Amino acid sequence: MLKITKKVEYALIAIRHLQENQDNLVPVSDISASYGIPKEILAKTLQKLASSNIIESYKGPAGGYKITKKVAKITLNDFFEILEGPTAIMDCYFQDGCDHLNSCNIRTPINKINDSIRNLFNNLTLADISQ
Amino acid sequence: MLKITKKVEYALIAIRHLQENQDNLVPVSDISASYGIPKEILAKTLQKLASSNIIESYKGPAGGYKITKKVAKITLNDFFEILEGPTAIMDCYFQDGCDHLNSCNIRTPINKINDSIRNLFNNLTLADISQ
DNA sequence: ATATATGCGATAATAATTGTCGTATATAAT
DNA sequence: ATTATATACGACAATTATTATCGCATATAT
Repeated sequence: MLKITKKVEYALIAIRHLQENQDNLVPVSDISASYGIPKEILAKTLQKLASSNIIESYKGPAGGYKITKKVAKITLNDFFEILEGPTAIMDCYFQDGCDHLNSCNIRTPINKINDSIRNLFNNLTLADISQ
Repeated sequence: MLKITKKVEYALIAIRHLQENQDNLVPVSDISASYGIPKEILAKTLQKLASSNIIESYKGPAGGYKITKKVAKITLNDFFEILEGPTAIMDCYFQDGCDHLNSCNIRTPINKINDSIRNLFNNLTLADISQ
């Protein structure tokens, strides 16, 4: 439990790679080959990051991805939520419709813990991944 | 991602219930009925907590579980690790044998983040669940 | 034109989680 | 002694989430 997904892992590796190659356009195939990441899944992940303007994409030969200037200011929480939706150790933090809600006796402490985790991720940026 | 499991959720609910009923022996069926938790899965979870001396078990009619005095001093991290093994957002924090290790470019920052999460859970105890 | 690259949806394969079943053992009460 | 109630424990089934693959479309540099 409490694991990050491969999708996020791959995305973090890619972000760091792009940060180290800011002067070049890097195609997906370069990154997937360098780190042994399945190409298609990485491609789709980077597409999502591009549509969120965290990276820029250029099509065609000699195309690829590059990071945007704002990338260093993106918090890990924002990054995670772009790829995986709301950060929550239990779904009831965001979602309603839990059958047990009326009898649930741990909602308040769970929410506090969740606040702490979100706070942790809100105080780290993608720049911290490159250190 | 970053979810706690139902097993842990059920265990936390049970611990809080037992804390609120410290004077009685509470059978599994009481807890499972009160919160709509499948009995067998809760039973096995409480057995694990009993074998770790976090709660005490008494067999036979009028038997059941009660918390031990040390329960308030058990950290959430210990609790999680009893039920789910090592707390780590990526397996490579504890395990070796990652194919990508030689080329991995995010190991250091991931480990720092993991330290932070473990630190968070090491500074909360089961007593904090009852507040 | 062609080769190379991203964009996107559908679906398959795998793994992890969650839940169920059966049986054994202990013990209080009758 | 017998019965009813409770924990102990292993094997297995069902469900869900994650991970990976496939096919086709679009853009563009050469």
